[in-house]
Amino acid sequence: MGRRIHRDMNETDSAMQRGKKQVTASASTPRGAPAPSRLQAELAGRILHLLKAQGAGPGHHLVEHDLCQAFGVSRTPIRGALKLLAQQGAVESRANRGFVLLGSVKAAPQIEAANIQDEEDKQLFVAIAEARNLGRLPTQCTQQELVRMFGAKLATVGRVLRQLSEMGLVERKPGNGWSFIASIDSAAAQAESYAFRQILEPAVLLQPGFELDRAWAQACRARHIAFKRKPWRPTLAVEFFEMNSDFHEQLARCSGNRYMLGAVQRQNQLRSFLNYHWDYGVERVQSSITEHMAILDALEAGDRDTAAELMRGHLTSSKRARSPKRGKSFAA
Amino acid sequence: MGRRIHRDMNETDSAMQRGKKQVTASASTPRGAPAPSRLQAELAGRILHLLKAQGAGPGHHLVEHDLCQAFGVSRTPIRGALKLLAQQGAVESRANRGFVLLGSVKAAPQIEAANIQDEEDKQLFVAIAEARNLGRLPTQCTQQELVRMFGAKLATVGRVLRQLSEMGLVERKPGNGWSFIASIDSAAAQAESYAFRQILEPAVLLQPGFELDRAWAQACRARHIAFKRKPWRPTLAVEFFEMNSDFHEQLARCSGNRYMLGAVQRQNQLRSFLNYHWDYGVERVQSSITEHMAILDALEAGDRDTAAELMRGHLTSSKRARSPKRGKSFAA
DNA sequence: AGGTGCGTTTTCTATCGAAGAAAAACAATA
DNA sequence: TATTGTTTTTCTTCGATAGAAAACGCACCT
Repeated sequence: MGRRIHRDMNETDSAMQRGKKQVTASASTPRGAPAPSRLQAELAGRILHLLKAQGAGPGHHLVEHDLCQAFGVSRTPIRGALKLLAQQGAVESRANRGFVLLGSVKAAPQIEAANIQDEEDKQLFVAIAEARNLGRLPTQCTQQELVRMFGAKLATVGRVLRQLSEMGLVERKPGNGWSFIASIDSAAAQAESYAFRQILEPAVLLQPGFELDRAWAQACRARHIAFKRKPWRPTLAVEFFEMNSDFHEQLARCSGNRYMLGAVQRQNQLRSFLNYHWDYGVERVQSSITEHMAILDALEAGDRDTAAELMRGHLTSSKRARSPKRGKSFAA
Repeated sequence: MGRRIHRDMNETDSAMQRGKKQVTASASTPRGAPAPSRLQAELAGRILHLLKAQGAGPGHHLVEHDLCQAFGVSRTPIRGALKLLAQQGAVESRANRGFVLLGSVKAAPQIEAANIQDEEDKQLFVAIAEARNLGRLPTQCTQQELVRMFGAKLATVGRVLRQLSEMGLVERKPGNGWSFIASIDSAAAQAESYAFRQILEPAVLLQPGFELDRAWAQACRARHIAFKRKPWRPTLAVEFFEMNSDFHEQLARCSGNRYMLGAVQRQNQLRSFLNYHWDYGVERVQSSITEHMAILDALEAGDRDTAAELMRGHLTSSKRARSPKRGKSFAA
C-alpha cells in the first residue's frame, strides 16, 4: 500500500506514485533499454489518455515541453515515457524532430497503472490482513517477527505497520513491538463504522456546495447496470467492492468538502482491510446496486433531500444485511 | 510532530513515544549516568502518577514486576526510570531490596512529558507552518531545500512532510518535490472544516453509546473557570487552544466511536497547524468558554439534545466570530 | 525562436552496518 | 518463593553511502 492515502479533489493533477526500484530490464526488454521507472510507465499511459482527450490523430507532433507542463514534471521522465511508447509502437521517433503519433489512440491502456501502489507493500498489507483475520497472528508481535513470518523487508513492514496504525488497526507498544487492536474486525468496529458513515454520508449530499458530476454519474450508472447483468461469482467481489468504494468516494468528492472526502476515503480504506475476504450474498449485492441507482436518480433529479434519506437507509440496510455466517463481512 | 496521530480510546495504556536519540548525558548528569531514554523519562513520570493515584506513602516498596505489568514494558526501562527517580531524590535505592518511596508524592511532575512528541519533528513542523503562513516558503520545494532552509535532518523533513501530506496540506509532485496546497489557510478550507465539524460534533453527543466521563467533565470545568479568571494575554493563546482541543476531543472519546474520535483528532491537529499564530479576540475567548460550559451543563444534566444543539451553535458562532483582520485565525 | 539531443547536477530512495534500548534469560539474595 | 541484580539476546533506530531518477542547462538542429 503506497504512502499516499488521500487522493486529490480533482484527479487530474494528482501526484503519481514513484517507482521504488528498478527492474533492471532484461526479460521484457532484451535490448539495453534503460528500463522505465514507474513514473515513466505511468506517464506513458497518461499521455495516451491526454491524446485521446485531445482527439489527436496520426502524425500529431508530441511537444515535450507541453507534456511537461501538462503533468508537472521535467523532460527526463517525459522522454522516458515517449521512448516506452515508441517501443510499444504507439508513437514514432524522428531524428531531431521528436515523436509523432502513429495510429489514432485506441483503448487507453488502463490508467490502473496509476493505482498500483507499491506491489510489495500491498501484498504484505493483504497478507497481514488475511493472517490476522484467520487468527494466524498473535495479538502482539514485533516488526522482526513479521519480517520473518512473511519474508518481507524491514522497511516494508515498517511502512505497512505505520499505515495500519494510522487506520487504528494496530498500535505501538510502549517499548518494542506492536499490538493488534483486539476488536479489529469485531461487530463493534463495524457498528461504529456504520454509525459514523450514517452521520457523514447523508450530510455529504446536503452540503451547500454539493454539485453532482454528471459525467461520472452516467458512467457510474452504466457500470452498475453492467455489473448487475453479470451472473454472480465470488470472483466479482473485488470488483463490487471497488465499484462500491468509488460510488461513495466520488459522491463525497462532489460535496466539495475536502475533509468529508478524506473521511470517506479513510472509511473505504478501512473496509478494504477489514473485509479482505468478502462474503456478500447475491441478494445483498443486487439490492445494494438498486439502492445506489436510486440515490443517483434522486441526485440527477436534483432532489438531494431524498437522496440523503436514501443514503441513510442504504447504510442502515447494509448494516443489517451483513452475512450472519461470518461476523467480519459487511457490504455497503 | 510524532508519528502517532491517534490516541487511544482509553489513555492509560496508550503507547508512549520512544526516544530517538540519546543525549549522552554530560551536562545534566555529571556522573557516568547512562542517560535515560525517552521511554524511561516518560515512565518515571507515570510511576509517580501511579503512586499518587494509589495513595502510596513514604517507605512504599516499588516492585519492579508490578510496574512492568502496569505499563506493559520489560524491566529494563522500568529500572531506568527508577534510577532516574532516585537521582531526582524521589525514591531511594536499597541494596538488593530495590527501591522505596521517600517522601509522599507531591505534584506529579507534568505528564506533559507524554505529549512531547519528538521535539525535533515538532519544531520543524512549527517552523514550516510559520514560514508558510508568513509567505516565506514558495508553493513548491524539494526536501533538500527544506533541509537547507531549516537546518534539519533529511529524515525529519521526510516525516514532517508525510504528516503534512496526510493532513492534506501539502502534496507530492509526480516527480521530485512537494507543493503546498494553495488554499492551505484559505477561507474555503476553514469553512469546510467548520462544515464538517458542524455535522460531526453534534452527532457525537447523540451517539447511543455516548457516556460522559464525569471526572473529566469536572476537571475540564475547573480548568475553564480558572482560565476565565486569568487576565487575557496573548501568551495564553496556546493554553486556550489546548484546552479547546481537549474539550472537543474528550467529548468525542466519550462517544465510544473510534472513527468519530479519529475525525475530531484529525481536525484538531489540522487546526493546530493552520492557526499556529492565533489571533483570538478576548471576547471570543470568553464566549467560547461560556459555550463550552453550557454544553457541559447540558451533558451533566443528561440533556444531550440540548447539548448537541449548543454544540452546533458553538461551531457556527465560532465560525462567524473569527477575526476579520487576518483570515487565518479561527477559534472554536 | 521553438524544439530536440544529450551531458551534468541535484534529488531521492534503498540498503547495510553500528550503536542504543528493550526484552528475555539467568544468577543471586532476602 | 518472591524480588532484585546481571548478562545475553533481540529489536529498533540512526547515519552513511551508493545508485537510480529527475531536474537542469547548453549546444544543436530546423
